Amino acid sequence: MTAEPNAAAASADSPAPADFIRDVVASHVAEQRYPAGIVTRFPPEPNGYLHIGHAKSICLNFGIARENRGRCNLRFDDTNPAKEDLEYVRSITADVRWLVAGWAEENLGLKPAAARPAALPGPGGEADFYAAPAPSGTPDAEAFFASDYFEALYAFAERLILAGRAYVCDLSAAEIEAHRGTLDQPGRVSPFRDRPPAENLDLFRRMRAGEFPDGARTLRAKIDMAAPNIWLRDPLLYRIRHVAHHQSGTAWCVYPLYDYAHCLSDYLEGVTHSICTLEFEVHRPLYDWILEALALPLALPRALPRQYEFAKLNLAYTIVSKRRLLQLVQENAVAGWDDPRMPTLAGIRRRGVPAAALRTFVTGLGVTKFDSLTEIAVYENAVRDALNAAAARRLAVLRPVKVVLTNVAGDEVLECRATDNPQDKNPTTRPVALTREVFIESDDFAEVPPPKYFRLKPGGEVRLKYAGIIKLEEIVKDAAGALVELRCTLDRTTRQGEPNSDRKVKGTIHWVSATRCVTAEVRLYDRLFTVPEPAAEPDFLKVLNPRSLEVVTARLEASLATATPDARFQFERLGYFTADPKDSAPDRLVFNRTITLKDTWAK
RNA sequence: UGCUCGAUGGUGUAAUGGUAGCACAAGCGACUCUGACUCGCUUUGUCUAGGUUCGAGUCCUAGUCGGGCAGCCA
Repeated sequence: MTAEPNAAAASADSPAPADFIRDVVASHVAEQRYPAGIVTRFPPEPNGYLHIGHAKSICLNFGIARENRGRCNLRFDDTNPAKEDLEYVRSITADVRWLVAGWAEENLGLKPAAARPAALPGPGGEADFYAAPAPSGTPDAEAFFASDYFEALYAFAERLILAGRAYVCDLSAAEIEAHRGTLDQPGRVSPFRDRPPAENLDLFRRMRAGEFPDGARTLRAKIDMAAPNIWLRDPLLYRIRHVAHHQSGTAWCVYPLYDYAHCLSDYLEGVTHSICTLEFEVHRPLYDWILEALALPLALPRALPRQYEFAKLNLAYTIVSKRRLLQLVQENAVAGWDDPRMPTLAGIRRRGVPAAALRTFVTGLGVTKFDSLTEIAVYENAVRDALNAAAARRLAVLRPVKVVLTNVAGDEVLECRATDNPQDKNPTTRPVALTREVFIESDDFAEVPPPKYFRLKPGGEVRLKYAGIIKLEEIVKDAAGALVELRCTLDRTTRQGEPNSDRKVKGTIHWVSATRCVTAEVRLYDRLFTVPEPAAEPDFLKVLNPRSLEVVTARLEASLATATPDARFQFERLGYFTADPKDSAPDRLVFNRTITLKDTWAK
């Protein structure tokens, strides 16, 4: 294959990958199959928060739009008001904008506020429709909604009835199930299957008018009750639901089902490539059937959308299922959808993971039809990699042990220069104060050290980073044998700028002045589950990690007192941390641990 | 027992009939004022059996194993 001529590979994210779907798009571009451009869509149902699995879909759909200078519509697939909620519309919108910001926001397809699809009369006077996107930069543009299309969808349904391709069925839910047959047994036709179109039309109009109770009748496609593909056995198109909708209010009491609404929503928006996950593979013939049965397009030459399926993300030690995530929230296993332990985009964001890290992670995975399980290490590597380059280094002690430098006076302040980020070409520095009393990490001291222990031990030396080398002279304990403090001497000739400053010692540890520091609550997060495949468990709530959250009171260098949630830090030798956007305040600092540093010694 | 999709190192993927490559993981080493980062080296792979071909991970046939599908959910 030759170079891609117009790929937007210039911008600084991960390079545009190749996969079987992008190959199809590329060939369509080459043959100019879609003169109006490439249009994809991301179609969440607002019945839960977006999670890391959705990130894969978002990056695929927006990535394809971006690489082809096309558009990816954000569309709420809101055809089941009973399960949906405005709060989810709000959170999903925010999450998509966050993931796409600075990367593909120009390809985000929105519609003008409150817009409905425009009616386009066909040659025979039939109504066709088109849902135009808002020009980029439209101030109050908003997401598309399938509920915007209820009127258009209804008009198409009447056409289907008139064409003898759909009928009103009076069978109950149980009867329909009984008539459907099984995987290896054909179904039986409904006694209402051959109702004349005029009667169907009358009944369907009365369904809409609210004359019948929930479940009394349905509109069904007339396809083939003996089809080996169950989704072709006269699938339901409309059901009666006397329930208010978060967008359309009480205007409707008949609501379209997914298979009917989705393909037509794609069509109305001019979507060219409708990309979904593997479980919809068997629905594709129905997707195509509906578009074909309506003989679309009626007005304006328009290429029909086509559906393509890929394998969704499965990540080890995590749950990627809105239903199960909702369960975690409802049963208070976590502190909400945006709990930093949750694999939701809101939780991941709050935990401190940059959007770019998520994007590199999911695009690096590739797109296939193979049902795989991705190791968590791949995700963690992407997070560390992004943070290593971006995060300012700071000194912080999570579990403090007091050290007294016996040869430093009580009122003495030795200023040290600490490097903000050694990864920078021209790293900046900041002052940190060394005083007589400091805290070190309890892990960095061992009275009885294991083999190859490089940290502080009886009679041993260690470097306090940026400050100088200290030697442990005395271990002070209380009457009960508990450690009170470590008494050390500072070798002043090893301070920065002093002649022995590059003297080698095996260990360098972090520290914080006991008198010039701030106290903070630090939340140490670990994986939420103890097994690689919690979803495969009979009860996934039984394999929750009891130690997924540990809260410590830490001491931080004074400069962290003004940290805001948009800043990412590396607490040296510990990991990456960020101020919690909900709970941290100047007078009560709260930090989240995004991820630890890799620790090859711990093994 | 129906239909449908899939199978490449430990994991995720690339190779579009022509040298099985990349990333992560793992192991060893170097460097180190972060046991991090970085760098070097190493281990490990085309599900099976036939066939087509000068040549097969790729094409064909059969098998094996795995996923998905029987909501008035999406």
